[in-house]
Amino acid sequence: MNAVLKDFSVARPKPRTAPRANQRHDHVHCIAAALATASSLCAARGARLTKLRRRVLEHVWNSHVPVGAYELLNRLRADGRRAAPPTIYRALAFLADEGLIHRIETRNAYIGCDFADRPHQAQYFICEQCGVAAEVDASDIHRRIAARADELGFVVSGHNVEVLGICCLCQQRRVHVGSRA
Amino acid sequence: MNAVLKDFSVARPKPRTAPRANQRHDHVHCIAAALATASSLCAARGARLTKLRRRVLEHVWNSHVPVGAYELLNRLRADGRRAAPPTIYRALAFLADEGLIHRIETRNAYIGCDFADRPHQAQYFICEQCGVAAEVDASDIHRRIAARADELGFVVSGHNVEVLGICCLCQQRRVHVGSRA
DNA sequence: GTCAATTGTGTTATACCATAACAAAACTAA
DNA sequence: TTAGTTTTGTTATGGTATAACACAATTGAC
Ligand SMILES: [Zn+2]
Ligand SMILES: [Zn+2]
Ligand SMILES: [Zn+2]
Ligand SMILES: [Zn+2]
Repeated sequence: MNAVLKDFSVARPKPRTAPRANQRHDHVHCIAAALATASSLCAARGARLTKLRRRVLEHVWNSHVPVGAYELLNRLRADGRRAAPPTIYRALAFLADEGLIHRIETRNAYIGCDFADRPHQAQYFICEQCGVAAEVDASDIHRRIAARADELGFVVSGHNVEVLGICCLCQQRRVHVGSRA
Repeated sequence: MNAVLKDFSVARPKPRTAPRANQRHDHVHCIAAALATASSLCAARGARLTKLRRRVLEHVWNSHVPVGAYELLNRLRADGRRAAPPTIYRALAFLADEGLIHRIETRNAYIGCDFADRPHQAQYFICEQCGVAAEVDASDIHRRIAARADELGFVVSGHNVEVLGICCLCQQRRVHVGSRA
C-alpha cells in the first residue's frame, strides 16, 4: 500500500452507514489526478514543476487535512533531502502562485486545491474533530459577499472563507461513541 | 488632541467628495462607546475589566486597522508599564472571550468588535491599501454558508470570513492620484 | 558542447507570533 | 486579618516565516 495514505483521515475502515457526502474515496486517484493536473497546468504556463516542488505537492496531498510548513519540512527530510525552512516556503509560494494549493489561515497550514484547473473563489469547511478541510466553490456565497461589498463601495480582490464545525463523518462517529457510552 | 487618534487611517483631512459609506466619523466617540459597552457588559457578567485589560482595549480601538500583539505590547510599554508577551496575550484572550475584540486571521492581528452587545457572525472587509477592516454582520452571507453546510451534513460552530480588496475611501484617493499623474 | 544569463536550491541567521510554567501581587470574601 | 482566588510579572521556549547570500541546475544562444 502506498505510504502516502498513512494519515489520510477520510479513509477509514467500514463506515457503518453511507455518509451524505464526501464518502470514502480512492485517495490514490485523488493524488494522481492532482499531480497530473499540476503537470499539465505548469507545462501549459511554462512554469517549472521541479522535482522538489512536485514532491512537496505530493506531501501536501498526502491527506485532506491541512499540513503545516514544518511538518512538510520533516517529510522532505524523511525523504533524505537536506532542507531548511526557506526550501519549503519557496516551494509553497510557487504552488500557491500557480493555484495548486491554498493556505488555511485559521490553521497556519496548507492544502491541495480541488479546482486548480479553473478560476474560483473557494470556501473551506474544516472539521474540528478530524481536521479535514473540504473545499467548495459555492458561487452563491461568493455572490452574497460581492453584493455586500458593492453596498460598501468595496472592490473585492479575493476572499478567505473558513467554516469551522463537525463534518458529516465525524457526526456518525460521535453517534457510535455516544450509543456505546 | 487625543493621542489615540494618531494612526487612525480613516480620519483624514478633507475628503473632497463624500464617500458612499464609512465616511469620516467621530472616532473619539467610537472609542468611548466601545469602552462604555465593554464596561457595562463585563459588569453585567461579573467579568473583571481590569485597568490592564481596559488599557489594551483602548489601544486596540486606537484605529480601525487591526493591530498586532507585539505592537500592543510596545504601546503598553510606552505607557510605562512593564510587560512581556504573556501580558498582552492574556488580555487579548480575555477580551476575545468576552466578545470585545476579534482576531483577523489573515493579518495575525486584533480589532475591536463593532457588535459586542449582541451575538453575531461577522464578516470583515479589509482594505489592502489603508489596512482598515470593516466589520459587518450580514445575515444573508451567514445563511448561504449555513445552507451549504447543511448540504454537506456539516454542523457549523463558527466561521471566519475575511474579504480583501480596496475600500471606498482608498478608491477615491487612487482616482485623485491617477488624475494627477 | 560551451558559455553566459537566468532560475532554483542550500545555508545561516534572524524576525515575528504565541504559549508553558511558576512566582509575586492584587483582589475577594469570609 | 486571613485564606482562597484571580490577575499580573517573569523567564524560557516553541511555532511560523523571511532576509541575505552562496552555490547548483537549467535554459537558450552560439
Ligand atoms: Zn482551490
Ligand atoms: Zn471530521
Ligand atoms: Zn471609529
Ligand atoms: Zn482603505
